[in-house]
Amino acid sequence: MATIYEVATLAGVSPATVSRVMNGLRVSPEKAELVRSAAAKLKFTPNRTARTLRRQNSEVIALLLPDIENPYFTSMARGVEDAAQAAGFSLVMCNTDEDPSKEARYLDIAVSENMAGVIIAPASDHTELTQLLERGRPVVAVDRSTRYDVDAVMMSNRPAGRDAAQSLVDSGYRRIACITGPEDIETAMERAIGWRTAVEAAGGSATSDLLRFSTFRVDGGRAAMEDLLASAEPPDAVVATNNLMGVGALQVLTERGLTPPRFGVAVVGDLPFTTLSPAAITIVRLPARHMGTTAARMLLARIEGDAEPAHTVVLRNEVVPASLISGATAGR
Amino acid sequence: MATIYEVATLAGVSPATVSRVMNGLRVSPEKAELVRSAAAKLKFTPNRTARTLRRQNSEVIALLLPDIENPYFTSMARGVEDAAQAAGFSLVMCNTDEDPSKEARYLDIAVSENMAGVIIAPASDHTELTQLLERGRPVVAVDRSTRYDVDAVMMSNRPAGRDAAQSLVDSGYRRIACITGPEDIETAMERAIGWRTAVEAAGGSATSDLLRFSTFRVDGGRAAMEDLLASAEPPDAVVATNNLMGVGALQVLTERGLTPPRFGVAVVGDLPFTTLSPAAITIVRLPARHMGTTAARMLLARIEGDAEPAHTVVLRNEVVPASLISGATAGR
DNA sequence: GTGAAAGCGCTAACAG
DNA sequence: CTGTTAGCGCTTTCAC
Repeated sequence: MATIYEVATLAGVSPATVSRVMNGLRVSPEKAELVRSAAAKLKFTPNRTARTLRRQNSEVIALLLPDIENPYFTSMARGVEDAAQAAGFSLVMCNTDEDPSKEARYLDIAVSENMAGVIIAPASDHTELTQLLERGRPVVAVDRSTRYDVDAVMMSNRPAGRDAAQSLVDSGYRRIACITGPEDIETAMERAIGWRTAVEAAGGSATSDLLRFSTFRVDGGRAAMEDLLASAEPPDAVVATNNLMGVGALQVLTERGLTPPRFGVAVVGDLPFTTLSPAAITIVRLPARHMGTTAARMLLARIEGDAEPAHTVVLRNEVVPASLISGATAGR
Repeated sequence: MATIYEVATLAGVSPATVSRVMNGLRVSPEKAELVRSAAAKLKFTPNRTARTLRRQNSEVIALLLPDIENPYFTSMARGVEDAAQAAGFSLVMCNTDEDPSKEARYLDIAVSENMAGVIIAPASDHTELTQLLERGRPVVAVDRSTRYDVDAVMMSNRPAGRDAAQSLVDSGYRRIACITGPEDIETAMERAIGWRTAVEAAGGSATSDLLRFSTFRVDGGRAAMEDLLASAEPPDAVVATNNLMGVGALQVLTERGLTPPRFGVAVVGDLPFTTLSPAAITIVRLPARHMGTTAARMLLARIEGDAEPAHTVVLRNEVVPASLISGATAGR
């Protein structure tokens, strides 16, 4: 592992000159060439650890996600990555698994590795960002907000829940249930509130017997759906407030022959790998990838020194009503 | 950002003692307590960059994946993460996007960040691991092999392709096509060979007009399926050699009303987020998560100093024939 | 334009 | 058991 000193010796210059060449600072063309060929001969790769220690700043940004297995988040990750790469930053992803302690650990690493910035979908509303912020590291919250004054990119959660429920109302369903995520997760609550708003505005019932809290995963959706169907007065339609719960609910319904439109289904979030085609399902699309690129751009601007007051960007959802879905659009 | 020196001063000890306390080395209980409370007071977090520079070794391992949006790989990632966390290592994931240059960049980072080890599903068979290996960093290949003498964990690719095709043969299909990934990706070729073996053993035709190479993605599966259906003598069944291609193929078939079992479908890889239930599809399950934990354990052993000759573990697939699939099992 | 030298924060001999 | 000291490899004033 060649160091800058070995390159310097071989090139007959000082280490400082090697450093300058590696960083594109002004150096005489001859010496620059000398350095470059010496570096090539020694297969020299600058040691980022040393550089980071010296500069107090690395060129990698971290993305902390609560569930790496959820396509919603990986799609967002792609967005972040594209923007980061374009700006010369590398992206490392960490799975917090909705676990505040795992999350704290990764935040710690981000701090102590001097990472340039962090984009985080917080695992809880108690997420501790002080360390990062005190050290002047920019942070952008995605999907869920924090109690700090940092930039954020959110989905229009209430409208999304409302739109989902409204499309079911419009289709004539009478008892519209809602399956949502944990009560302490903002997106879960907000989308549920949207559901309630639409249902009540239509004169329907949005009482707690039609609302289920569960995990934001497939099994959570399954359990909640089964529970709803087993209730005294079962619903005739359901809003699932995230993609995976939607999948779980649909699985249960399909197993029981209650395929849409016999039973109304509206899902908040895309169903990227579904194989059902002209299905009678309403999808409220969430621009996850766009959320990623937006967040990355905001973070990069902060890294470049942008000192504007923090602001929150809310991304609008897009409704794809049941009738319009086709296999082709469900594909992407 | 407090340093070890400030903690030392506040505690009235030397920096070395602080370091010893932070690393669990033998220190008198009184001083240890002094240090601990000083550290707490200053909210001291050890600087990993400095530690890594000094130790020439960090406590994070890298996982390089060709497609972070593919559930097969994220499932593997979960496996790696579980094992890594259990051993006190943190995991950072990088998306190489099947792009050798992106991959090279992340490998470079792994080297120059002194990461403890790397698990990689190589983007190409020309992936350059020399730098890592020269520095003594352990590497484990997953899913695809490399031209280096490193540990590896593979799926039983030919058997998987063969089992998929065989199940279609057993169901009585006559013209069984195969949709597979890029020719330069090992898993794509191997599974296709497995398909050919089974089809030919059954006296069928496995000529190139029944074989399509495409990307290992949903759109790749769609394109290939459409192409096959448009051919002069269309097949009556198809083997998709990965999960996403399977989804794409199923979408096209569903759109055209050719739902299984009217058209035979066998997919290599799980369909985690599918909503079709008692579907007549054969799934050849690939233990992705298990692959992840196995690879992580092998890597960790190397990090601990294991110097055995490199070896390759091949994980056996599991066939779930069409008739047995139900919504319940498709769920997980 | 270029070199010498001082550190970034930590760990690991080496003494004591 | 504990302090002193010398770097890990790089960047960056500060002189020349």
